[in-house]
Amino acid sequence: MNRSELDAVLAALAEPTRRQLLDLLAERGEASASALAQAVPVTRQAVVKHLTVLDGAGLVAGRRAGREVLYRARPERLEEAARRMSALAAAWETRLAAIKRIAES
Amino acid sequence: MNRSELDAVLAALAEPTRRQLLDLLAERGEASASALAQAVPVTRQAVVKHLTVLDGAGLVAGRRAGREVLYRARPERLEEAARRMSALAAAWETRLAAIKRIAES
DNA sequence: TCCTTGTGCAACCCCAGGGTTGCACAATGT
DNA sequence: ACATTGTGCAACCCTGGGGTTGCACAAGGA
Repeated sequence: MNRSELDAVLAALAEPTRRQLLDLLAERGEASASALAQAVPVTRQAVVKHLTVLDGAGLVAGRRAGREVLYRARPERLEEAARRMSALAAAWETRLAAIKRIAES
Repeated sequence: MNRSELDAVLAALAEPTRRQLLDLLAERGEASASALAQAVPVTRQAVVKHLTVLDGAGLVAGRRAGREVLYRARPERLEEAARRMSALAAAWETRLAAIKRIAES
């Protein structure tokens, strides 16, 4: 996962509706856009757009099943993004600690 | 850190310019809005807005020093957000695993 | 005192993107 | 064959928010 992919993940997660969709998918395992639209206060088309964004970020994957497309959540990607953020935080911490040390000497 | 605070963190991090500002603060330890504006392709006012958002998310803190306001990054908050995301991913994983088990039986 | 420099505030521009409607097409049930 | 239901696509609306300019005020330095 490179920098621009992390960008995509963060941007995708910044939307409340999208996080709600992810929660729904985590609950149900799999669901179609139409099914999700019934559980969310927006139209199916809006849901499709969100799923497209989530797919672009790798947070969701879809597969055709007959005439419908079933989506599932991908926790691995979320976990990966979380690890990246944690690593970044750790890097900042050491850096800031070093700056503080120098300032005090 | 409650749900709406996590919302704020994610929304704040969704902006490339804001992440850049965080990186700069992590590098320098402390910096004023005007100083940051010289390292970034936007005006000081835009930087101030971003810093306000970051402050609202708890990712940054400012203190007055004479006539200028110095900001510093707060890695703890980032770390906290990362942990929350990781926990969420774990919850999804167990849930999806359970669904899969049921489906196969 | 005057000049410089950093803030704060307000009005404004502009567009990305979240949301909608409308319609055409595909797959399933009866 | 026909009605039903789920997708896909395109045009469109509209608000949020990133960015700007302009100006007034505060705090140091000469």
